[in-house]
Amino acid sequence: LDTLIIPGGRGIDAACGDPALLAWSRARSAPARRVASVCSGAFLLAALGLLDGRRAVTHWHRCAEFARRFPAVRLDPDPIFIQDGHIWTSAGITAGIDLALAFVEADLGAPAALAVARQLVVFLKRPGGQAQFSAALSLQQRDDRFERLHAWIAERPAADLSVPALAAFVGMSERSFVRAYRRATGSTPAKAVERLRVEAARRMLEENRPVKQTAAQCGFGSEETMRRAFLRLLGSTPAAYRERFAAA
DNA sequence: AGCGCCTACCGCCAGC
DNA sequence: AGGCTGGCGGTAGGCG
Repeated sequence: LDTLIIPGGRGIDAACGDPALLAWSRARSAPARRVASVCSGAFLLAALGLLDGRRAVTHWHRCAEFARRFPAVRLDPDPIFIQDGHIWTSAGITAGIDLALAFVEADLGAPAALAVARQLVVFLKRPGGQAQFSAALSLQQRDDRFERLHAWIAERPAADLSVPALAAFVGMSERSFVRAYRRATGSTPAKAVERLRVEAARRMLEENRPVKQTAAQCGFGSEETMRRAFLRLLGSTPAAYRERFAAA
């Protein structure tokens, strides 16, 4: 077995109390080159004792409970994912994508990971994320000049994120900003803003929030505008995306 | 279902 | 010269 991945979700608590499943997981994890969890899947790894003394992360919603139940684990609630030796843990569901990209990078190299990230229309290094998994991304952005800008955008997707506004934020003229941004990221400002807005909207829809509210809070002028952006980037409508990925 | 208008993008060029 | 900057305007494409 190469990589054992424990997913999280509703059944995780039952799984942690299932002796047969625990035994199976323990047996499978022993020879694995890599053991990983997504979201609350970290609870099962912790129940097996695999995380004792290691740094780990889980879904923010259950961090407090996790810390109480597993004091031997060095829980860090902040990062998108953490690697400690051959054990990897990741935060909420979409962090699993970041985790998978990290596997691709570890096995096949940064260029391959970047290519996959582009194909999936996600940032290889998620803006605002922790610095520790930056290895991959020295490629996506040769300089960290626009990192603060990305964090700023991600935090307020509903704000005025026009090119003049972005240029003002970084203190450059529009023309120079567009040119520098393109050189540094390979994307254009408006396209990047759209991607970040779609990413924010995806997270909200995964939490089962209404489409209308999501559109408004993520900076889309109307539901129709968000719908078009989703079709462009994801090939799916917001309602369909929510239907497929929202928690029950 | 279609379209007018606005914005983003980028080539061009003049200045530093 | 050679590079970088930033204003201007044409075009394409997306928003409403």
